[in-house]
Amino acid sequence: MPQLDATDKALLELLQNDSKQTNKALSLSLGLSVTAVYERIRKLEKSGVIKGYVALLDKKQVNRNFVAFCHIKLVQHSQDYVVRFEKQVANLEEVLECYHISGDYDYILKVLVADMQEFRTFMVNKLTKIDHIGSTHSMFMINEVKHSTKIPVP
Amino acid sequence: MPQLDATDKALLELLQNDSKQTNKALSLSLGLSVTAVYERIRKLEKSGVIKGYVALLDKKQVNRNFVAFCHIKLVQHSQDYVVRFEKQVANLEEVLECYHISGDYDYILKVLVADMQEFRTFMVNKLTKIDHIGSTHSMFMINEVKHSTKIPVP
DNA sequence: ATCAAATTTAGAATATTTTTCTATAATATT
DNA sequence: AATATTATAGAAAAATATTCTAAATTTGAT
Repeated sequence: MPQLDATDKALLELLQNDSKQTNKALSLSLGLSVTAVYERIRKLEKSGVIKGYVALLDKKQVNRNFVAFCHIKLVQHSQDYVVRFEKQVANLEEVLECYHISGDYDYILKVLVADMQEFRTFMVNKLTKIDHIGSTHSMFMINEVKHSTKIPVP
Repeated sequence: MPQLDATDKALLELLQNDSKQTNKALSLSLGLSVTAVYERIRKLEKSGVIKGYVALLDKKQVNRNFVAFCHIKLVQHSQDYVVRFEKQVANLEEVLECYHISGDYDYILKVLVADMQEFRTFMVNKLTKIDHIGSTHSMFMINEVKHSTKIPVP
């Protein structure tokens, strides 16, 4: 694990806000030369601190504005069952996030589709076709208050 | 709302996977000229389909690997209370996502901190300091099965 | 504290990429 | 079918990323 100094942290914050800034712009923000910025970024990429760069889309504009949170309980919790379940869930493109969690349910999923009809189709044809699911409980997004990909760097 | 053809959709998928690809690389993938790719991207940016470009970090490497999901119920639901609550929550950097949802609770939050100690500090000093919170219920991530920012384009 | 090694930085040179420009081709409109 | 609009390609120009060299700074050991 690499040691991040204050400049690295500032740089990570800038790149998490906008990764399309030029190194010159970054160098001005940070008070460094272009090469210094370039080398720092390279290091952060190589060490895996920066996982990658992506474009973020507007859900509404691509007609995927229906968000559901599905809680799932498995019928059994043997290694095999868990591994198989997780693989199958990860393969569903509608499932953007899946976490194994503590509490009454085993998993929480964030599912993205166009509307309730599509969600129904997803449940019937995809999710509940997965083996070893005991029970599910879904909640639906009424409004998105905040959605950020920006991890605060300590 | 702009009409997206198959090429736009393919382009959006490519850019959601890796926004650092050059236009030449994209043009090869799509079988177009560099200029055609350039103009399409410009259009997608201007119309707001592409909201922006960001660097994605590795939670573990920046010591923010503790994820909590907090369900929150408000004591009242008047316009004023809701607006104030949402503003205050959105200002907390530990809260990466916040959704108003259907069901037993009003909101679900995704909170990112270093560890349980920090989570406790967050709850005591920040979250529960927010007005009008009735009750909360937290679940903790045991394992991240999937976490993608990629919206499937229909 | 002092020295040597390693790392970081800056500025210039080079390579690559983005952006603009012009002309042509495809698509839509009447 | 004729015209206007939009999309595309290729070349030229501008901007940017990357490499290189050398100087400066930091680090670690003595």
